[in-house]
Amino acid sequence: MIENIREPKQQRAIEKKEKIIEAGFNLICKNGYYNTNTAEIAKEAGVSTGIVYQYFKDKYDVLIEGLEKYGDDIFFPMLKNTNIKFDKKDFDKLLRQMINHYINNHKVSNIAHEEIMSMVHSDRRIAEYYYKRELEMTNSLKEILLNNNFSENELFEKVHIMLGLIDNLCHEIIYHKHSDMNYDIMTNLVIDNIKNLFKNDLV
Amino acid sequence: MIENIREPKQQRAIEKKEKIIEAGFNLICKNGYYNTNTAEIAKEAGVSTGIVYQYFKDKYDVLIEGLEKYGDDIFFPMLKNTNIKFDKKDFDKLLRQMINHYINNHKVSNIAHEEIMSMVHSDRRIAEYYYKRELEMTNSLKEILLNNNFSENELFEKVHIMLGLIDNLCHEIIYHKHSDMNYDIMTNLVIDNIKNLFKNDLV
Amino acid sequence: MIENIREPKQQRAIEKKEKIIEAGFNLICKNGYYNTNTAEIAKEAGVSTGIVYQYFKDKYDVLIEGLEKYGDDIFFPMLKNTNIKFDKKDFDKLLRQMINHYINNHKVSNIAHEEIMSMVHSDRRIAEYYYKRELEMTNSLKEILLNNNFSENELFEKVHIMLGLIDNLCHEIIYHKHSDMNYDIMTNLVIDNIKNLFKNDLV
Amino acid sequence: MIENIREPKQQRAIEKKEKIIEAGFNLICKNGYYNTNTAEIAKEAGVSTGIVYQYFKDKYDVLIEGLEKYGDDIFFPMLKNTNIKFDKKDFDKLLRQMINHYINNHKVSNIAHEEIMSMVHSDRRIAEYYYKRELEMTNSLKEILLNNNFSENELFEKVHIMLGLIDNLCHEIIYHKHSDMNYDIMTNLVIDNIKNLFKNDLV
DNA sequence: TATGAATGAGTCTTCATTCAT
DNA sequence: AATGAATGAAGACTCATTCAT
Repeated sequence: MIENIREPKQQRAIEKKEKIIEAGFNLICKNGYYNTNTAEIAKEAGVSTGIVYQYFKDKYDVLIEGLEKYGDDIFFPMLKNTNIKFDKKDFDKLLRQMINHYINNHKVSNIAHEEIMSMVHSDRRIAEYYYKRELEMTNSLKEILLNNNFSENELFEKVHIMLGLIDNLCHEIIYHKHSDMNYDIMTNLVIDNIKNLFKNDLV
Repeated sequence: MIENIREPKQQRAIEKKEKIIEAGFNLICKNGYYNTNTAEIAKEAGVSTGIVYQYFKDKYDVLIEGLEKYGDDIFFPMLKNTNIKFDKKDFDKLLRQMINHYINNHKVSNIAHEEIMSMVHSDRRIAEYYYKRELEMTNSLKEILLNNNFSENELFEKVHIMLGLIDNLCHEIIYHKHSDMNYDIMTNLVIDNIKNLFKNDLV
Repeated sequence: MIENIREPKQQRAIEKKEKIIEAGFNLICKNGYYNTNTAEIAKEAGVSTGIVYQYFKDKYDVLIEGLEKYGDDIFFPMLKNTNIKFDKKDFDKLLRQMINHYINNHKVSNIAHEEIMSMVHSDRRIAEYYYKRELEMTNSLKEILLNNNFSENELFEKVHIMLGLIDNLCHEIIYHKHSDMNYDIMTNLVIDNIKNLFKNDLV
Repeated sequence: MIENIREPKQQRAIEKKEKIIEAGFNLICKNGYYNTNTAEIAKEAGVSTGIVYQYFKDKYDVLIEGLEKYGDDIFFPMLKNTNIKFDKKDFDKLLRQMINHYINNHKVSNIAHEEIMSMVHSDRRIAEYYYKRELEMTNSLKEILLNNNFSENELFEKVHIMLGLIDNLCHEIIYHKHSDMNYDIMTNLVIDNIKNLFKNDLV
């Protein structure tokens, strides 16, 4: 068997590959991996079905590349631009920034998260990707906090809880699941709670 | 056309149906809905493929009935036995009970949660089931707290955050994702955080 | 293999067998052989599926026995009571009697005829039955006409055409295919035509 | 969901589609719709099973398209080329032409007629097709006769009887059911009979 | 006799992947 | 590089028939 997956060199070809990734990942996130077929992906990307197999080993590969390209936006939107110093009395503000960043960067439809998460369990490569990134983010946050004189004590656990709280809040806001939920109140409660987590650091 | 979904009357038949639900739901939760075929379900249940279609309309129906039977254990294990009065100074204890209950009742494999969650988005019936139960639990918890003189103020939001914290914690404990996580510390932090949420009620 | 098709002796058993034949043949004629399953037949007959296979070798056998029991009513309703002498000037009347007899004896739904006819080609036993009966009727009619001094000359052909004309007419009347067809006119035309066929015999 | 019924553009593809229709319709007519499976159709057409479903929605669609393509030859072979003027003394000749045309155009096996007719009852689309065409032919014949100064009086009924006579005759000739039938005699009798129907018009 | 639960071969249909052009 | 026609393995589901009770 010849390895005939081409890495496109020309600009037009590169764009074509991008198109396939984008179309494929969007469709998969919207409708699920098994409810998306390659014909649809090709059509949505404006290419022929055959070409998909010149840029990708198989359908699964489209998903993986999509995940690598867009995954951060779905799972770890607060990962970016966190290399910051902040005044402890602005911790509040930082949290609000992270939350807004998370919400604003949710590019892909609301199925994406669980759709991919469900694959984390059945699929080694996706699991690897996911846990690697999750750890990256946890560490990245730990780093920031350490750099700002937070105590290392129980920090891993605290960061994990903090991320869970933010994740939960943002999902609630993004997906509008409960009509009688007041998001301002919830946001304030979450921020207060995170501050409680780090009450020893914030004096 | 004959209505050929039989509701089994005899004991042996009932057991057979249970077997199919159990086998089917387990396989689906372990490997995913689309990676489980009816032949496997039948084999695992120790029956022929045909019989599956005498007790269930289709493969999807096996999932739904499995969800109805085992769903609470996966999603809402703390829902049961919550009709309790407690002393406010025992709130702590109550929370620990809920957490233990959650963890102990996780009967099905660890893929179940996300696998099903991924379907919540693409599938109306599963979504209905999920949101109905989620709301039930939130209300059930609100009720308990109100009965124990907690304030109605921002209660919906607080309960939601609280459930998110517990959910997150339990998943962490159940699935052992992070080897260097100290679960006792994390549990304590979560409980402290929940108490912070209700600090006005607990005086 | 033991030949275990039972010929029922007891009255209740005989009635049960009749019920199955009737139910089966009705359903098959109404919906077609392949759109009728044994479960439906059993249900319609008010028996269990298992019992069908004690009285019949297979589903096909139900059809055959139904055909033998009811086939004449569908295909050759004028076959009965034709052992008559008639005055040639009453030929007209005889024809009208045959036509009425045909129409009145059409017990089974209007799919029966073609449904069975379509099987005549693919199925030896049904074909045998059909052609045997058709010949019987043709000969029976020939006999009657010969007994009433019709000439043997071209008689076979004439009888065949005559039967075709009656068949066509009766189908038209029974199935109401064409709303703007005047059946009295058509009947008169057909009778006139048959008389034309035998104009030499009727002087 | 992608609309995946392709209307083939390329010559080769068109031929392939024709092949499938032909193979499918032949097999269905020979063995019956329910005794013909898609694998057989594909094999007979020299293609894979998959391709069938790129050109046809389902197995039934193959039948419908076959019917539309070959149906006229089976049911209404005299429909073609009837736009003629004739001398009343050549009515005889016209009838013989129609009969010959009918017989010569019977392309498909002798099961076709009843096989399809049996579906007319259970299937709306096929029934629609059949009755539409039957009416077309009746009207077409009426038109011809009116154009040749036949009286409108009882014309619909007469044409119907006439077509029945021809249909009956041709079936007899085509399918050789009765070995001792003299077809020349029968043909002459039928023609004489039709002329009797229109005796007032032919003076 | 009678029941109806159980079997499993058979069928339609889909779709990831390959291939001729 | 690109197309889209073609492949064929795999899966959901049906149903005639058998079997345990």
